[in-house]
Amino acid sequence: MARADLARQTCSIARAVSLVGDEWTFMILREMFLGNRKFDEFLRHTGASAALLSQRLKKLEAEGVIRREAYSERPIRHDYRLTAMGRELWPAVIALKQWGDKWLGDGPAPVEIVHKSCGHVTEPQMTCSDCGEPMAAHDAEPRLSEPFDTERQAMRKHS
Amino acid sequence: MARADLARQTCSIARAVSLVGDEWTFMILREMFLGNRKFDEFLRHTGASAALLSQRLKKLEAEGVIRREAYSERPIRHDYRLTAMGRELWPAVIALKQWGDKWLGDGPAPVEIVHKSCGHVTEPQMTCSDCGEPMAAHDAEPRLSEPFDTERQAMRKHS
DNA sequence: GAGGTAACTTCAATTTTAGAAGTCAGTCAA
DNA sequence: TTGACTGACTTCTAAAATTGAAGTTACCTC
Repeated sequence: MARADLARQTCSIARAVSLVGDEWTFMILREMFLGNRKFDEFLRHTGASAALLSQRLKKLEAEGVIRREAYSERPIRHDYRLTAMGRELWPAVIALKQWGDKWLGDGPAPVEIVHKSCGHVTEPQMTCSDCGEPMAAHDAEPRLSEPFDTERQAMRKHS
Repeated sequence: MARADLARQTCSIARAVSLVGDEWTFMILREMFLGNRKFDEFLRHTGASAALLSQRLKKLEAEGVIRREAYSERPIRHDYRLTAMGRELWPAVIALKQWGDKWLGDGPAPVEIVHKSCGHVTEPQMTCSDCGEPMAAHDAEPRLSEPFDTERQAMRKHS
């Protein structure tokens, strides 16, 4: 199966991943959440090549994750901003940051997050929307919907 | 900059992404969080080729995200399990699932999460570790540590 | 009018991936 | 006791994606 086919799967993780699940896209999102918007800022800070950056930005724009906007006429100049859809990737990016800080870091975290409304440095965590308790993998039981489960059962090597 | 160089950056997102930030790795993690452990299960359910799967599993094992274990002697058979490090990727995977369900889904979510300790179906959410309120991108202000900020300033196109 | 900047595009060389096929040790069924 | 099967891979080659450098366009400043 080609990478591109992930977008056609029922699974929402597969679809999400086919849009934003690659190295450079995460780097771009990181920059955007740090407040950067310009092509050259991405170029400098992510280390991606211009060709790659251009391609990824086009894809993200086409999918509605970011928006390309003129921030100056004469000379005409464009930058990129997150749409509502894009902004909601924040939890995914933060989750990776936390994980990286904990398991791959070799010193203090290079970036801290301040929760604006309460004013404190925070370590965002996943909590249950029902009881409010922090959640981890062992607290979670996935339940496949019947049609999805059937679809998965049907997947065979020689389909 | 080559993709592999991401692992050498100071940024913990870059490091995390260089380990797990690709399409197939997320698909493998999805399967593991669904409880699957065997090579052939991954093969069938993710749609990745055997060669790619083999390579990714080796990498994840080398980095300590998963562990390869014999579940049968005679015939000798191995499976793959998440380590503590791997299990803690759950928030990242769940964040992508939620995002996919919301923005890319075209029906009810194919997988629901039940919070074992409270027994309810839950939509895990990111909350502030200090005040406990749900957080989103606009509530967060990133603060770069001084050395990291300096390092970033120094990044130039023709370095 | 020389040089600079922002945002790209183009291109050849290299690297990675896909898909099919093959391997190998051991098991099971007749 | 042979032949089919299973699980967990590896090998191979064509096709696709990426890198790094250089070039482009439109404007602006000195």
